[in-house]
Parts: sequence; C-alpha cells; structure tokens
Amino acid sequence: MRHASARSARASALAEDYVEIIADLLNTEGEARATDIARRLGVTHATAIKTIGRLKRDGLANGKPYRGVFLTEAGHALARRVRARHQTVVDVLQALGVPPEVAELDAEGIEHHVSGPTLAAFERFLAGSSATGAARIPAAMPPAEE
Amino acid sequence: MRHASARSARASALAEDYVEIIADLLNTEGEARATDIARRLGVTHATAIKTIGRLKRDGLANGKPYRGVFLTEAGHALARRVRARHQTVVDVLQALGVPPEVAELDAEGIEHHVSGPTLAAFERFLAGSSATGAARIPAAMPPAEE
DNA sequence: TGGATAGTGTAGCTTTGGCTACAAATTGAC
DNA sequence: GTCAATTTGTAGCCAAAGCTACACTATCCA
Ligand SMILES: [Mn+2]
Ligand SMILES: [Mn+2]
Ligand SMILES: [Mn+2]
Ligand SMILES: [Mn+2]
Repeated sequence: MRHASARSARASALAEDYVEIIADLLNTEGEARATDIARRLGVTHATAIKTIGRLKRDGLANGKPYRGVFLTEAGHALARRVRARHQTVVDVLQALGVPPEVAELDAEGIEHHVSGPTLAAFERFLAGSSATGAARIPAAMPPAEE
Repeated sequence: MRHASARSARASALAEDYVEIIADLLNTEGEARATDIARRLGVTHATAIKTIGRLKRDGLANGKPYRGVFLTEAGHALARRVRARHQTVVDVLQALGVPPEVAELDAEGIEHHVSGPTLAAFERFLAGSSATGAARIPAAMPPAEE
C-alpha cells in the first residue's frame, strides 16, 4: 500500500515535533512550559496541553500539574533521533541549493517522511560531498553536547 | 511560525494524493471509480467517497452519483503540478542514492512539503547532474503524453 | 427477465487536532 | 502577606479522516 506509510508517518509527525521542541526548551531554558511550546508551534495553549496529555498517555512525556513538561527515556530517545534527522534533512536541502530559511521551513515537514534507508543515503551523500570547505560532523553520530 | 507551513502542507496532502490518483485512473482506465481510488489508497470505499465529496465541495472534482469521478479544470491543473513534483522528488531521491522502491514510498509523503523554491533547486540539481548516462527529460516541463 | 455480484451511498461512531471561553493555580511585585 | 499578572487546566465546540454496518443501484449472465 503505497500511501499507507505516508499516512502513518503523518500520524507520528506531531508527536515528533513536540518532543523535539520540548527537548530543545529543556536544553536551552532548563524547563519546558506549555505556553512556550504552544508559542513555538503557533497553536493555542489549550491545544498544546491536550496534545501533551497524549504524549504522556503514550509514554513519551511526564510531569506533575503546573510543574512543566519532561521527557521519559523513550521521549529523550525519540528527541535525539528526530533532532539528528532534522539536521541531516536541512543539510541535504542546503547542499542541493535550497536557501537556508526555505530549507528550515520545508525540513520541518519533510523530516517526518524520511525513512531509515533514505536517511542513510542522505548521510552517505553528505559525507561524500564533504569536499566542501568546513569540517563536517557526521549527522548520524550523537552530537557532543547531548 | 516555523511549524505552521508544515501544518498547512499536511492539510492539503490528502487532496493532492486524491487528484493525482484520479488523474492517473482517468488516463489509464478511462474512468475513476471510488472503489479503485480506495484500493489504491488503502482505505475503505466509505472513506474515499466521503473525501471525494470534499473534493467536489472544494471545486476540484465533479461527477454524477453512480457515474464515477471526474476532475474540474482546477483539479486537472493541480494533478499536473502534483504529478510533475512527485517525479522530481523521486528523481532527486534516487540521484542521492535512495533505492527506487524506498524513493517511491518516501516521495509519497515528502512531495507535499516541497515548496516552490525547493522544487526549483531540485530541478536545477537534476539538470546539473545530467552527466549521468541516459538522456534526462527536464522534470519541470509538462510531460509529452499530457 | 431475473438474480447474483459488484459498486455506490448513507448513517453513525471514534480519534485527532484545532478553537474559544472560563476557571484555578502559581509567581512576582509591592 | 496580598493582589495582579501569568500560566495552567477544563469544558465544550467543530471539522477532518478513519472505520463498520447496512441499504440501494447497476451490471452481467444464465
Ligand atoms: Mn517537523
Ligand atoms: Mn524538526
Ligand atoms: Mn503523496
Ligand atoms: Mn504522489
């Protein structure tokens, strides 16, 4: 079923974006507040809180009422994978000549449809085209600051 | 709002897939029956019929009850754009080393998040890498059999 | 000319992901 | 310590996209 996999990728896209944002807020701000998550996503806080409830239900997040959101181990693992994949997609788009701002925008949607084999191909491509100036950190490796 | 554009692309993805499939069925079978559309998508016919109703509501499709589905001018125009973009995405993925079957699967989801500038970059990239063996038909040009 | 089969449509249900409006808790400034 | 502002949570609404179950129409063949 050619479209079924795209449909299931679409279904997990929202969860992936949430854990990515939560991990980022935890790293940079020390805490992830519902309001900040909502603002980053461009939705109302009510929507964010409801979706965060689903993340908790699905074992990706936890936290007590009025005390911010945290990630479970599963949530952290997902966030790491999502973050690395996001960067790889951005890098590939830019390597193909897509302007940086556009690459960032499009990657936000494309990333959720990049399967394992495709991601591997992307990384091989980037490694191969590293004739380009700056020293390249392999996108597949866990970033040092993790 | 970085995620808002991805969200709106997601919203139109289903309509794009439907018109693409309908156009394909009209071309190859001469008619587009709800059951065939449903089978291609991997959903039940009830779901397909309901979605086709939305396409009609939105001016992309038409047709009388029990008489198959047709595309409006807007629907045909959308189908043409979607088909060309689909092929470009598949070509780029394969050029990057993604196996053909995987490229086809992933493209089905990725295509809906490829913006105009990114598509243009893809086409420039393909035109540039046409050092590769077989004569390349520019993906941006309307295909001859249209 | 019937039926059987295949296709289409409708009804009713669920989940997701949005929203507004309002209520409750926390935090920060006096 | 109190009170205003911020943040969080809840309730109730909606549309989309899926499903099953059932009813209706068309088609095809004996
Ligand atoms: Mn994303
Ligand atoms: Mn992302
Ligand atoms: Mn598609
Ligand atoms: Mn497609």
